[in-house]
Amino acid sequence: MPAKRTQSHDCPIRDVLDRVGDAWSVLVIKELSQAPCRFNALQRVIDPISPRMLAATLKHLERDGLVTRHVMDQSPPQVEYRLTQMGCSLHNALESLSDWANENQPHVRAARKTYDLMRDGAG
Amino acid sequence: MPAKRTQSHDCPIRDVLDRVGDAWSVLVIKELSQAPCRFNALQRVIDPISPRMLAATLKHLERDGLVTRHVMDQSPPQVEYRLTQMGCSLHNALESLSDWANENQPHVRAARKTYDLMRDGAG
DNA sequence: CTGTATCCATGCCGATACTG
DNA sequence: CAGTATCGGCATGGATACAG
Repeated sequence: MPAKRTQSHDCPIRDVLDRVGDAWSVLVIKELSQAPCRFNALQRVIDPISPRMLAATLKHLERDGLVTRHVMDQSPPQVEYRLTQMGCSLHNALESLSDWANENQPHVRAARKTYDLMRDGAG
Repeated sequence: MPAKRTQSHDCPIRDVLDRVGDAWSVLVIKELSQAPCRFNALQRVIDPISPRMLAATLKHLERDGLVTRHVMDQSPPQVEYRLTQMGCSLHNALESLSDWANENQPHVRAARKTYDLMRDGAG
């Protein structure tokens, strides 16, 4: 269950990607980086995520020490998730990727357009 | 074929991850960042990658303008793949992730161990 | 509210064989 | 050498119902 994926290839980047390369992890991290958040709130914000996947993602992140789970016993029950310091640092590291994306998205789009036209037009 | 995945959530990081979050892309990028390389050579280095996946990955990266494909006509035919400038810049951006991984891998491992013990021991 | 258990469709990807 | 076409197993993950 811990996720298997590529292993081998002692590439550290791949190691991170095995952790946050899935569809939802970074969205959760991004959200929690702004403020602690409860389960339902997360589900609403991230939107089309199913409870199953949100629970799995949070568990995964918690296991890796990136988020912590705080149960405030009261009724109705509330559970708050927070980014750990390490989670914060990961979020920071992801920022540079974010920056890259913001800078290069137009170029990538343009490249795709060209590529698709070539492929479409000239077989 | 362009890859669908998460879309929505105008998160730029997710956009990059849709591009390089798969198992092989970063390995190819990493390899090409050191030197241009031919198809077969790539396959040998990255090892357990099938021709199918390598071709798909390269095509994907080429489409996004991250690598270029150079055919040197001679026999036997040779095709060389190179990282574009944009590909290089992406590789640089990935470095910070790599750094993060190197710094935090021990902590992550420790966190996992603890988590698994808790879960195993105390149900 | 905070999850978990079950079922099932989808699609990814490895293996393989084949083409130019 | 540099790929493409086809097939099939298997994991991923959505929908849903339900439990504490």
